[in-house]
Amino acid sequence: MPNEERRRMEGFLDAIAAGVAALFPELEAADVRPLLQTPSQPERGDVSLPCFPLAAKLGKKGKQGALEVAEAVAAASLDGVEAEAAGPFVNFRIAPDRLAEAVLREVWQRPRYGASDEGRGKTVVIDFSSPNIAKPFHLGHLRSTVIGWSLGQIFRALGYRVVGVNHLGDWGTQFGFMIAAWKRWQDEAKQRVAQGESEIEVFAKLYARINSLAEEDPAVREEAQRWFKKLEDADPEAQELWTYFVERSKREFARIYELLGVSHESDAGEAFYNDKMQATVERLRASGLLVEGETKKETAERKLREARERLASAREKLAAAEGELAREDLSAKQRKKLDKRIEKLRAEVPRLAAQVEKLAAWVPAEDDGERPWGVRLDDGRFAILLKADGGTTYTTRDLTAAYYRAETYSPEQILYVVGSAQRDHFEPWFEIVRKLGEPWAEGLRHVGFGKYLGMSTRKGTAVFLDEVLEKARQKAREAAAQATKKVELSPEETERVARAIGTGAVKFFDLKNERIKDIDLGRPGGEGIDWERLLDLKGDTGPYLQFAYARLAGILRRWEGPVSPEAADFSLLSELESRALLRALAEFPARVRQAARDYEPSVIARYVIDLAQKTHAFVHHHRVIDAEPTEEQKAAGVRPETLRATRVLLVRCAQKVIGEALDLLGIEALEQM
RNA sequence: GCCUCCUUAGCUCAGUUGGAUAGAGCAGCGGUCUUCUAAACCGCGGGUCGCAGGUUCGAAUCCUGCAGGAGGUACCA
Repeated sequence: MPNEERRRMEGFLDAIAAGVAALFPELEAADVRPLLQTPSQPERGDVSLPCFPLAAKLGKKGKQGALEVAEAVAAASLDGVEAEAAGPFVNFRIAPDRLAEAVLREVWQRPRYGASDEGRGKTVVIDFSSPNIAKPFHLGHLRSTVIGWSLGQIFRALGYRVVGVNHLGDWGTQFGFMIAAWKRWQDEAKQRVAQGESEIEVFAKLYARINSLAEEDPAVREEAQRWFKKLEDADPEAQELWTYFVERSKREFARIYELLGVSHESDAGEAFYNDKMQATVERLRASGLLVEGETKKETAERKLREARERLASAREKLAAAEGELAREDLSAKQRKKLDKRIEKLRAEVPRLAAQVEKLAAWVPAEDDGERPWGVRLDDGRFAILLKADGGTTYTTRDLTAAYYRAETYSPEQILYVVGSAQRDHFEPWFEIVRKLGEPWAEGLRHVGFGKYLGMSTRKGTAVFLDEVLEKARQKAREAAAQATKKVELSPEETERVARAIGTGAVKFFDLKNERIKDIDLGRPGGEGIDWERLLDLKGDTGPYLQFAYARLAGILRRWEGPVSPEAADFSLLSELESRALLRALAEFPARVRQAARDYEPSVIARYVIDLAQKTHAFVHHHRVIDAEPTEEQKAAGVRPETLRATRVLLVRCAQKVIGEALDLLGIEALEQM
């Protein structure tokens, strides 16, 4: 039975569930199985079962019922499992050698312990990284890249076919600006490149420069728009420059992906869909969903009206609050609260007033009568798909890309690993796909993530990836020089390892927390970036994990005997540290599934930290290749070779799982460091 | 104004989807390297789980309200 081989650890849980269910005719194993959990305190045992829900199913009420059920369950006899009632809970303890054997045999036998075939025959498309051409790769892009890659690895492990797509930002008005900038300053730009500055940096500076120029001079903006129009009309010069920007940017991205160990199956960017947009528009038209929206003037007037209403309401509230404050019968607490409220409103009113003024200035004098086309959403919002000038929008392009991906890859899911700020961009067109009745609409997922705080392009505190990786490598080099070393590495190896550690530190920092959370790199009270936090090498970090792996590798290098379950005596793994490590190992497959279900690499990240902690604790407390049996063990006839072979097996299994988990995170495991 | 998300130790964060005495790392203090890598290990201190109600045998977890913070809010991607 291959299934039995595959799920030995889970076999215990199934057996416990079956054993418990067998005590009550009303229950089936499936009623019990989901209730089994890991006890909060390890001393309580390996598996625990709260009896309240069971009691409820059996028609017994309250705590008394739960106590009765717990008593009854504890009396059940299960092979290799001890049961003990603890109030309304039952704790199960698996015989130490059974637990060790089940876990280690499974880890040992399976090519990849965390892998499964539940995704066989299914495809997941993951849109990730997706940087913009002619803009440097900064920390913001790193998140999408690292999270997306990790999700891909996780789905691959579960047997899915994964199609990673780099939806490059290689189309749009930005190219009009780039071309305009190039036409102006190409001599200077070429010179800088000749002097060794990276092309993408030069591009980025040109882009920033032309943009600030356009802020002041509307003519520049029009010039850029003309260039983009030329590009759309296949003007040879515009096309040549576009190709140049795209090619050079791609070359730069390739270098970065190489550095990060990341790749895509497809790099069909925005421009790829240029000739496919019309079909989307036709499809929408045919569906009858496409309706006319407001003219620019109507929109501007509506926004102005809304802003005025907000201003009026804020003023009213302010007046009311001030009136309230004049009353005599207020407690100090109420007064303080009101003061705070008034303070806020006083700040709010001028802000709103300024907004009203700004909006008023934006209202066009004439209504051109041109209307965009779009879809009215369920909540009343309007998603524009065709601009008043006939152009398409980002939404149209994403819709087109989604159809292409659905038709080309027949995916079960399409994931968009894009910042949370764009949520309101994805949800509307997901809804449109549903309205169109496409069966694959349910597989569309926006996998959002928080942003890095404490840096901004405007303030010039934006951080480029190269800079971060270089700093990280430097830090790793310094740490290596200081650390207590017991391995000799050549200068080349030292350098390679320093890079892997630096990259590992940066990636892990990005992956370790829930993806939705923002990452604040600002210093507590001041300006600038807190590098120490990002580049830390101690504690919950990538290097900590890499070190755990390397430490085990070091032990295994020195072992000359066999590594196999046949050489082991599983009853020798009963120490606290061994059992903790075994239990951690047993969790891995479930964690991988959880990570996929929630699209959360952080589940793996936190798991492997826990595993590494238990690994470090084990090797710190117990010798492996020169282990000696205790007096007690000697008396029982335990030979040193057996003890050593047993621990070597445990070490090998721990190393394997740490390695697999690191692979799922996209972090390189190191044999030596 | 409306919508979405966040709030747990001094700091950064977990918390097995409603279970038992809420856990890690950093920072602080004190111990461990003649023994397989001390980038490690062991110990100590540190909590009104933002506030107030509600549901439940049981709430950090679910519901409602409030406060604070982040983001979005019609033709930029």
